[in-house]
Formats: sequence, structure tokens, C-alpha cells
Amino acid sequence: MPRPRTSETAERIRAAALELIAEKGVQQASLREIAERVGITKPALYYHFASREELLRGLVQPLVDDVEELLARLESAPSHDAREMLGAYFDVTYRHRAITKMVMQDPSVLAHLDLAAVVDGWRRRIQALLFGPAPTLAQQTRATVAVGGLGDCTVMFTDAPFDELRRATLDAACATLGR
Amino acid sequence: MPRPRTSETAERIRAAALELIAEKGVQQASLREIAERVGITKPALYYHFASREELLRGLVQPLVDDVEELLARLESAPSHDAREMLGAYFDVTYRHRAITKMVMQDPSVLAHLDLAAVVDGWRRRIQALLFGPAPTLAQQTRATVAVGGLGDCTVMFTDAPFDELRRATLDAACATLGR
DNA sequence: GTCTATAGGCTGATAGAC
DNA sequence: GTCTATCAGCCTATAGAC
Repeated sequence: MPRPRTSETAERIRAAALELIAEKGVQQASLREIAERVGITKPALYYHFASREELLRGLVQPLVDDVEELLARLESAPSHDAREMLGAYFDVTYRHRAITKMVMQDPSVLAHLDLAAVVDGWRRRIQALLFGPAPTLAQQTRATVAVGGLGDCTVMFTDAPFDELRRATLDAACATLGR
Repeated sequence: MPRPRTSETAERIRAAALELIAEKGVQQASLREIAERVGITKPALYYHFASREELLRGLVQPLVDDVEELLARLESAPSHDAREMLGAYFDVTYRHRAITKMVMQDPSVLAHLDLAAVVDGWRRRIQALLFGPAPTLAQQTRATVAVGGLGDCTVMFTDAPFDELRRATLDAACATLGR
């Protein structure tokens, strides 16, 4: 039996935190309530996480890593199909949709984790992938509507089957880009 | 000289609150900081507003009223052009863009003000105006991307000239709808 | 690893003087 | 209308026993 790479309790804490955040929002999810849901006391959390900020950072990191990896991959390949790129982006946000929901429902958490600049960079890099390094305002708005829409649909239509949602969302986003 | 219909201090409080909320988010804008910015003490706020919730409600209400009025007007007129409807919606969000930004940066404030159901109703009513009473998932995603995009662009491109932004945003939203 | 107990600070809100 | 003083309640975080 392999030794678990991460503590099981830490994993349960993360899961409870994500649950509670989905229900009440980031700011409203206190360590007391998270601990209660796990069935331990608040100080016990501090054995697994140095601070509330570290816990949140650990929740967001997998999404951040995957988006960074995706963008690096897209930027290294010279030719792109817009639908392929947006599809890959949709898949990432969908895979991490609990975190995506958390970030979209309260973007201020990003600033608190010093990730505002990172996410702002994502927007510019995606615009560059779609329209080159100096997009016009018309192109910026289209990229904003398309990419923002991917996230919106990911977190809004949680009951729809994945394949159907993916197709419908990408159809809408590609129509926005005029492709 | 006409007596002012609303207290001047109350107006300064509202302005300071909106400023601070734009900078730090709703949850992070405390009454203490708002009072500080106005140049009065915290208890003095309570002479003008019964509670923090009442202050927030007063900020959001003008946007709520204008959207309700717009939707009622659109629903009462039998024939519609999509670009006209979206344009009218854009104008409302732009006119109240400080509040729009606040709501989009932290939608949970709506739930706290018991407005979540109201705003959810807006989404359904707009979808009905665009696609009839029972839109398919494909139509729902297109409406979501288009309408969400209007709000996103309103708060994101604050430096762009109004006319140019309006045209670019509506072009993108109408392309999303396939019109 | 988890507990009890507690420190220290911030919050929204109130009482009562001026 | 605004102030000082204060309250109760919540928060994050730590100390130290087991």
C-alpha cells in the first residue's frame, strides 16, 4: 500500500472548504465552519495549513498551473484554430469548475492571493493568440465576450451534459469571434 | 433655492462607499473606512442609514429600477430587434457602471440583498425576449455569453470612448447571437 | 494530530452627551 | 448631526496539554 503523497485530512479540509465556498462565497467561508464540516476543531486546521491564505492558495493552484501549461503549449505551437484553443480552455475551466466558480463569483480573491496580475496576463496572452500582439478595441471586446462566456457557461449550466454544453458554449464563443 | 430632496451628507457617504467598493470589493469596504473617507465617524453614518445593508441597497436600487423598467418596456412592445434590445441594456449597465462593476466583481452581494432571484429572473426574461419562452441549451448559452459580455465590457474597458465601446461591444454580442 | 483556552483585532451596531 | 465610549460577536492565529 503506497504512502499517500498528501495527508488525507488535508484533502478532506480542501474538499470541505471548496464545498462551503461554493455555497457561501470565499469571504463568508470561515475556518470555523470549514473545521466544523470536517469534524475537527479550528486549531487542528493549522496543523495542516499554515494560514487561511495558504489553504486558499492550494485550492486555486491546480487551476493556475493548468492554465499556465495550456497557454505555454498554445504559444509554442505556431498555427492555431480558434475553436481548438477555446475548446482546450473550456476543458481546463470545466475540469476545475468548482474553483472556476469560486473565482468567478468573487474575483477579489485573486487580488488577495497576488494573482490579479497573473490572470490579467492570461487575458492579454489569449487575445494575442486570437488576434496578434496589438488587438483593436473591437477585437478585445470579442475576445473578452468569448472567453468570459466560456467561464460563465461552465459555472452556470452545471446540470447540462458535458458534451452538449461544450458544443453549445464553443458554438457561441466562436460565433462571437466571427469564425 | 430648492431644498435638496436627499441629504448632501448621505450623498457623500454613498459616493465614498461606491469609491471604496470599487477599490476593494464590497465585503472589504467597512463602515469605518467609508466614514473615514467622508471625514466623519462611524456612528454618524447611522444617522443617515439604518444599517450597512440599507446603505448597500440604496446603492444598487437605481440599477435595479432601471433594468426593471427597461425589461417591462421591452416586454410590452411586441416586435424587437436584438441589437436594439442589447443596446438599451448596455446603456443601462453603462450609466450605472460603478454599481455594475460592484455587482459583477462580487455577485454574492445580490444574494445578501435578496436580489438573487430578481437577477435570475432578468436572465430568463432576456432569454425569452431573444429566443422565446423555452430556449434550447444552445440558445441559452448564446444569450448568456452575449449578455454577460455586455456587462464585462462595460466594466473592463473603462478608458475607451463611449461610442466606440458601445459599437464594439454590440458587434460582439450580436455576433454571438448569430444576428 | 487533535484538543482546550485564549490573545488580539476587526466588525456592525447602540447609548447618550453636546 | 456628529461626537466619545462601548458592546457583543465574529474572525485569524497561537500556546501548550495530551
